[in-house]
Amino acid sequence: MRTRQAVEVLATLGQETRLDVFRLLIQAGPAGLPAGEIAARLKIPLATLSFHLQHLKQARLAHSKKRGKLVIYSANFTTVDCLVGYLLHDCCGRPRTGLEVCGQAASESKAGAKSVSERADS
Amino acid sequence: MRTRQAVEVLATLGQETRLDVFRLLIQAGPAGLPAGEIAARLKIPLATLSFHLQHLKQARLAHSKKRGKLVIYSANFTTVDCLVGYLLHDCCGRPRTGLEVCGQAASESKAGAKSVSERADS
DNA sequence: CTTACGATTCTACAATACTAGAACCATGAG
DNA sequence: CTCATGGTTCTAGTATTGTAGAATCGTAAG
Repeated sequence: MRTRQAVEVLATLGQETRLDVFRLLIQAGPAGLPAGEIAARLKIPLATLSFHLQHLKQARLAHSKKRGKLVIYSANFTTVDCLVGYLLHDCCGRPRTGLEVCGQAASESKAGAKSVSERADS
Repeated sequence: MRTRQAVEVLATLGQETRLDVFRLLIQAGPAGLPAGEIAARLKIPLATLSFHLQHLKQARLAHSKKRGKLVIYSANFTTVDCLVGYLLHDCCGRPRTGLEVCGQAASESKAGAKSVSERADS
């Protein structure tokens, strides 16, 4: 994960309503939740929720699929793993353990490895 | 770390200038850097930098000490560890590994343990 | 004491983000 | 086709945040 994307993900989660939504989606697991259900549980207007859901999608923290007339949202855990990887290694120089689960799923999968930290810029 | 604090830390790092400052402080290590030096390296006005440094301090991501007429800032790595812990465990339900380095240093050290995840709220 | 310099605070402006009602668009049921 | 329902987009108002010049404060040297 590059710094630019990390900023986006951090800013997205650095907002109370959005973090609430995200946590709810995490709790819901892979099955996800329809938008209306999220709005009901968190007691926020659908319009407001929709605004935040687009944000979460943009940051690849959530994705949606349609089922009938419902739009089911689910959390993208991989992006959090990538963010954690960025925070520990690229940003802060901690050695990688090899247990990281990031990689392709939430990156643009351009050039492959790029082993250790030192400039994970722009 | 509680959700409230996590939001603050996430929002603080979710701003390009501030993340740049923080990364520079991390690179500088425990010795830290005087404010003027940071401003010079990042090419931002001192007033703007000061604004962001107060933010970083408020979120416990940095702290300052005076040496003569200089104010030396250094990064607080522990807070990042706590944030990572929150993201993985409290927020997202991953099992704790026992390798976490969070704990007292960057928390208000109120009541002690509170072992596993499940509601790390407000 | 006076001056120089590093840093913070004051202030104001610009930009961005959050909220939510209202209008609108899809989909499935009748 | 028409209607009801779930969701998004439009729109606008409010609040918050980021930027940076100018004024100010604090420390150390002359």
